[in-house]
Formats: sequence, C-alpha cells, structure tokens
Amino acid sequence: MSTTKLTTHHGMVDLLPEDTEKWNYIESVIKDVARRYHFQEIRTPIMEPTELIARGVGQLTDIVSKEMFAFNRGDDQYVLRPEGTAPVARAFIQHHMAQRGGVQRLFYIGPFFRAERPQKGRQRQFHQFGAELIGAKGAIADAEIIAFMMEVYRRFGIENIKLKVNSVGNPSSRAAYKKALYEYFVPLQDQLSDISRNRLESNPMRILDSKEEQDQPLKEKAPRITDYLEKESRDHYEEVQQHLKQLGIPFETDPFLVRGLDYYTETAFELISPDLGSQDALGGGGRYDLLIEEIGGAPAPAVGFACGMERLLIVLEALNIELPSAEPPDVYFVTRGAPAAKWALETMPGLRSKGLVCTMDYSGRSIKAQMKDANRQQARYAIIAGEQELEEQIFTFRDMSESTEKKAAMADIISEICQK
RNA sequence: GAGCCCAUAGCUCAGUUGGUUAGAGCGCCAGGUUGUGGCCCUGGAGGCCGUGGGUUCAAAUCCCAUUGGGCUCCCCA
Repeated sequence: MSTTKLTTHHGMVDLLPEDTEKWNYIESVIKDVARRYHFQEIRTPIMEPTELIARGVGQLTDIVSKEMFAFNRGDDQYVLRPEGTAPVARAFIQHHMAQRGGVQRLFYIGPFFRAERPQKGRQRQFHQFGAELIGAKGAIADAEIIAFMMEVYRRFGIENIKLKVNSVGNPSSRAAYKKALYEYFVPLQDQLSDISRNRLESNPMRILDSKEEQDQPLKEKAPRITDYLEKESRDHYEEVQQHLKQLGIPFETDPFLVRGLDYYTETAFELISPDLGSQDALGGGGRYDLLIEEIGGAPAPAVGFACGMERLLIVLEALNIELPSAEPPDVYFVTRGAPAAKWALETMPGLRSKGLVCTMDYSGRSIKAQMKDANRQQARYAIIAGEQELEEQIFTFRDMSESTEKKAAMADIISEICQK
C-alpha cells in the first residue's frame, strides 16, 4: 500500500461538536456536585513516572503487567496514566499537602489510558471523574465519598443502578481469609474453570470475581471475608452501612466484591448498571489506607471513587435522557455584496459584547443559500443587509420562527432582541 | 491473549441463482423565485463495493488472506 489513511489509533475516538456539547454538559453537572460537596479539583499530568503506577497500582495487576502505554525518553520512564488515584496520592505527597492540615478533599476529571481491546464502554483513551478524601479514617468519610458518587447519578435522573458494598478488612485479616479460601478451593480445583484454577495460587480472592458459569455454584459455599474481619474492621463496615441507610442511599452487601490491589483496605464498593453491556461497572472505589505509605509518604488514611464518563453517557443514552445541544445563534447576518459583508463582520463584535450569539455567511453565497443556512442553524433572527440598507442604515430584521420582518435601525434591532 | 459477527455514497441501508453503465432515502450543492429559510418540484456532485490475491468468459456477489469496526470472554471505570 502506497498511502496510509491517517485515522485515530485503535480505541481512541474524536469527539465531534455534537459530542462535546454533551461532554461539556455532563462535566458541568459533575463539577457542580463537586462544588456542593466542597471538593476542589486537582489536575495532575497525563504522564507519570512508570514506577509510580507500578508501585501504586501493583506489579501483578493486569493494568501494570500488560495494559500500560509506556515509553522511555533518555533515562526517564513515562507512562500514560491508567488511573487517577496513584497520581493524586503522589501529588499529595510531593506537595506536602498533609501539612495543610485537616482533610484534603480532591476531585479530578480527565483522560486515562489503558491498552486493552476496545469494546462497548471501554476505550483505550477513556475518561473518568473521581474524588479522593485523604487524611480521614472514620466511616463518615467513606459514606461521604459514596454519597458524592451517588449524587452525580441522582442529578442525571439515573435510578436503575445498584450499589454494592463490602469490606476487605486489613492486610492481616485478609491474609487469614486468603488462606481459608485457598483451603476451601484446593479440594474443588478440578471443578474450577481454568482461569480460576490459575488464580488459586496467585490470588484466590480473584476467584470470587469470576463470571465463569461453572465457578458460580462453587463460590456460593466459599468462606466469606466478613467472617474473617477483625473487630475494628467489622465495626467500621457496620458504621458505613449505618451511615448509608441514614443518608437514604440504597445498597446491597456483596461478600464477593473484592478489589485485587494490595493497598485496598476496609470498604470496597462498586456501582453497576444493567443498561451497560458486559462492562457493567459505572464506577467503583474504596478505602486505601496503605497506598500513600506504599509510594513513599507518611501514612495517611484515604478513601475515593472513580467513575467512567463514557459509561455514564451510555446509560444516559439508553435512558433517552435529553442532553442540551448546541446553542443556536441569536442573529444570522445575511448580506449581499462585499461592503455589506464587511459591515456585518464589523457589526457582530458589538452584539457579541452584549452577550448575543451571532454569525454570518463567509463565502458570498446567494441570499437564498444564506437564509437556508440561517434556518439550518436555527437562528432566532436574520438581519438582511445589501447596498440600499447600508446606505440608509435601515436593515431588514426577520424573526425566523414567526416569519415576520420589518425595517429598523441597528439600535432598535438590538434593543428588541435583548428584550426578549 | 481467545471466540463470534460485520464491511457498498457524508449517514442509514438495498443490490435476486455471479451477468451490461452499482441503486434508494436522508444529507450536501444549485435552479424553479436575477434580495428571503422550512414544504414541493427539477437537476448536480459524491463509490476502485475496506485492501490484496484467487476461481470464472464475467465478481459488490464465490474462496483465501489482510486491515478496520462491533460484540463476548478476560480485566477493569
């Protein structure tokens, strides 16, 4: 092939004007929820040191072992960030944010990258919003984070969603649980799926995540992590549930909900929607009391969530929830002849400074074509100017939806538009 | 990494058992109104039928490969 078509890479999409209108809208709603919860935005670089992600997310995770966009430049190793929590934790440490006192309430919104095979609700460049509450240990913080996440979906009128919560305890109770799980599954390993059997040695908790048909009956009688929690963890978990009930947030407990990463502790939660395909998670999160220490900071308890924006849009689409489209122009200048076009060009800034949206034809087409364009763009008014109008400074002012028009001076036209 | 499905105009899709010059609707451009939109009428532009090879007198149609897309598993948001 002699020529190559230049298109986006696999799993990367362009957002065209009709898309960005929607994105801007959902971003504005998310930011408004963040504002009311008094979380402030943090923007970290899109590239991070590879080691941060490897240590923060975990060497053994799929994300680090096979899904990173990573490259070297000189002696530096870069990776396109695959998730948001480790970068925020890094910034928290780097800028000594613990010294600011109190609890840091941070939210983010932006692109992330994972080299997965694209499918519905999963792109290689995808977008998440999320929040982190760093420095708070109590169950109130967990509840606040979950409430924040749920509020976003409530604001969009999305009701058909399920919040699942669990507790994964602390490392020592989790170790005891892993051992129990291992001992439970070993005699059954011949009945397990291949994938689950492989996990038996490396990470038996992941077997609980399995969607394989044949694993389901075996999972049912498996030991539950909640029976292995230490008293402190149990109390914390209990308290989180109490808070959620008090807040009127429906949820169900799922003893098999696990998060594979080692730094996760205590509360884990996931928000799922039946309106998504096989990628049914809208968002998820949990407590990660050990992460900050793991990547070199002074120990600090933290809890956070992350949600997929593409998945939010899929659900909005499935529910036929109307999102605003582009704002139509208030005024479309229809001109005839070069002097009139020049006049329109020079007149528009004055209207724009009054907050009006205005546009014109830029290619000297026929009046008819310009009217058609004004109609297509759903302009509220057309102002028609030719030689005669310029000379008299009296213009044809047409109300496009009423199909009425009159002659008037610009000052009168402007005041009439601004009145309505 | 594994599996299944799909590929014809800008978009959505027809295209019979292989058979002349590949079609429709929408959209786009223009004319019908030499200065007026939506409805209507007329005309036009726009396709190497994803790409490469094969079978055949003849391929959008059959076969193989390849690329791209969709979906599922895995994993995750």
